[in-house]
Amino acid sequence: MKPAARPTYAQIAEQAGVSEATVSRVLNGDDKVHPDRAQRVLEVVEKLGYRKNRAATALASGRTGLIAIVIDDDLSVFSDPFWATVSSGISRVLLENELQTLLMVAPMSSPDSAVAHYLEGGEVDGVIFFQLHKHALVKRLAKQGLPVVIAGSPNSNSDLIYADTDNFGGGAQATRHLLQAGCKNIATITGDTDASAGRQRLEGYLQAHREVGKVANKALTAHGDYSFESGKEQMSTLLAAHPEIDGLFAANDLMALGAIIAIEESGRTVPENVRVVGFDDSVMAQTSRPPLTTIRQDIVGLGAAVAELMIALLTDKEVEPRILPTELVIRESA
Amino acid sequence: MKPAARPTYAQIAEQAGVSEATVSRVLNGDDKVHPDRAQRVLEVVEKLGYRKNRAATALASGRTGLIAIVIDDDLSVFSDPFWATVSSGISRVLLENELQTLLMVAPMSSPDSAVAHYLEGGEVDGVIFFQLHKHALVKRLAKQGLPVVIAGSPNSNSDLIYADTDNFGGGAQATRHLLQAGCKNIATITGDTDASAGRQRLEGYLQAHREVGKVANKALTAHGDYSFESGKEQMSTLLAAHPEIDGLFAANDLMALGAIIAIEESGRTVPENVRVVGFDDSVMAQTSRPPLTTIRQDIVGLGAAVAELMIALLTDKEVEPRILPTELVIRESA
DNA sequence: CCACTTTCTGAAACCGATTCCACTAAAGTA
DNA sequence: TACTTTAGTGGAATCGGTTTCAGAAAGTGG
Repeated sequence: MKPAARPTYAQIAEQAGVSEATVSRVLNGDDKVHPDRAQRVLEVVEKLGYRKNRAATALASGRTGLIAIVIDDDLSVFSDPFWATVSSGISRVLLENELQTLLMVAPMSSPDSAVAHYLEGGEVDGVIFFQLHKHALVKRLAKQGLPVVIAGSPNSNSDLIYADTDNFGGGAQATRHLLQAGCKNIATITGDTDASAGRQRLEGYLQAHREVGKVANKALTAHGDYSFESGKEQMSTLLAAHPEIDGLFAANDLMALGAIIAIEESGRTVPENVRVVGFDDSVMAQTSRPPLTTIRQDIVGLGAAVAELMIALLTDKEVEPRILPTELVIRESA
Repeated sequence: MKPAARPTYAQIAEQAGVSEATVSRVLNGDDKVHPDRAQRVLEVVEKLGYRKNRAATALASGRTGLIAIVIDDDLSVFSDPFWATVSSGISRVLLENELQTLLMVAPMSSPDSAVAHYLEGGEVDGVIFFQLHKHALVKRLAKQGLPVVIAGSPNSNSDLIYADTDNFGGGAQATRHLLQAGCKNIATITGDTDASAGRQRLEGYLQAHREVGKVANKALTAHGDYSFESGKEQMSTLLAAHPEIDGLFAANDLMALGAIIAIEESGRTVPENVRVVGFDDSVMAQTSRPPLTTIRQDIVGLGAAVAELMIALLTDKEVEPRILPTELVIRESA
């Protein structure tokens, strides 16, 4: 009925016969409080169903219990479930650690946006960025001592903490599979090689060739932008110039699907004439025809890893970047 | 270099030669303050680049400036970009209104979960639920006077405020398109008809038949669960029992794609023998073969609408549920 | 010119925790 | 026994705004 005024330290202190200071000590686990009194306090807390007022805690301690996830508006939040899945993984782990997830979707064009002000205003205990490493803001925040974790890996060797899928390993895995299937002329369509994910997948492709004593033919590397269209276009160009192509590693599923269209339009079939491997294991990989052989990433796991890194940072633990393994999922396209 | 202690009311008050109370009045737009002094205060605020401390504001006013988005863990956050897109739309609009978005992804099985406690603890100014209307928690919160908005429409005619796509209209649009193309025996594969979206799409399908003086053959309605697999299975069953089928309205794209597989496996082709229309206009609709004719929803717009409803609730404005129009996107499958 | 509103203002209490600091009592040291 | 530590505690200040309330200043009416 009535909003049932929530209990405060005052009431707990009174009922337990101790001071508010002691209540605070007990509830924050910290200091040494006599076990008996601690016990008494905990009982009262339990009885009253007490829960701290977050705002008061934040004001007094300076810690807000909020972790921001910053997503650039331009990112493909709209078509690609990837980031959403990572976010849900993050949110779940943070929740288990009594931290709340603040979702900020905004254009990050200027380093002086409202979001930037907000983050610099000490309103959050930490910030998780998706992919945005080159951004000046990221470095500025990190330099200010605010815990920052990147989902995806940084371009340069900065000191930023990050978690990412093993893009290099995945690229190699995919390419090895094609090589083992007997492909002699394996092409690749890269994603944005300005970003590390794209570059690393390409590196993996090159590495797999090296492992078997070959050198990948540079002419068989085309650059896409992760879109369906770009996959289709690049593949059709590649095939025209190099009809001998018998395998393709595309840096994501969407481009792989586009490429398959191009391959079939050229009168060839998948996988008989050209074997195709994608990357991501998105829904489309399962629903396409033929179903796509691809590299699966543990996306929820990536989110969890990011959250764990953040928590470690907050508790001043030793922290090292984390790389998550990938898995080859064999379907019909290769 | 130094953390540059943020300015407080104390400093503003001093520099502007007024009291803190006056500063507060000016900054909250409320009371009547003499224009001259207000002007002075604003100048100082501007000069110092002052920004309110959120925790202090929350503690003193009881308003946190946080809106929670609660997503049930079970929901298909993982494969379907739908909810992510809605969230981003919400977040953007809230941000523009100086509200922050709290993302809570958690199993909502019990109405007494940690999340429930949190929401009832007065730590947020409002809650947005995705789809979860039947849940007791939703009603409890609403009854407690906490502003609640639903993304998606409620099952029963509760008083809950919501925004949703015009599922009924979309279903009718899709079916009309098939009828106009000359289909005589149009089947439909529904989604979860326990949820309103699924039911309404089915209603639309029936309505379109009525409009042209026909009655949809009940035997041509099959029930799926929005998954690719269910689309495939249901379609293959339908075709076996009713080879005369020449059109299909699937309640989402994924099932439509599954159905197409079944259709082709039965030796028929799309759209020559069976025309297929999906719902959602997801990425898959564009990349599938043949590209899928489908019903597009304005997902970002839905998010924005939800956010606007929340803001209206917070400002005690008149609020009515919002239904967003759909659009027929004609591709090759019908 | 005086009583009476209306408009503005600042002092101070308050929101609910955290934390510094002084202080007591018990324990350890010589 | 006298004296220094150490563990445990509570009082009170503090975080940075919001809001109540009493009263000063300015405006009205007669």
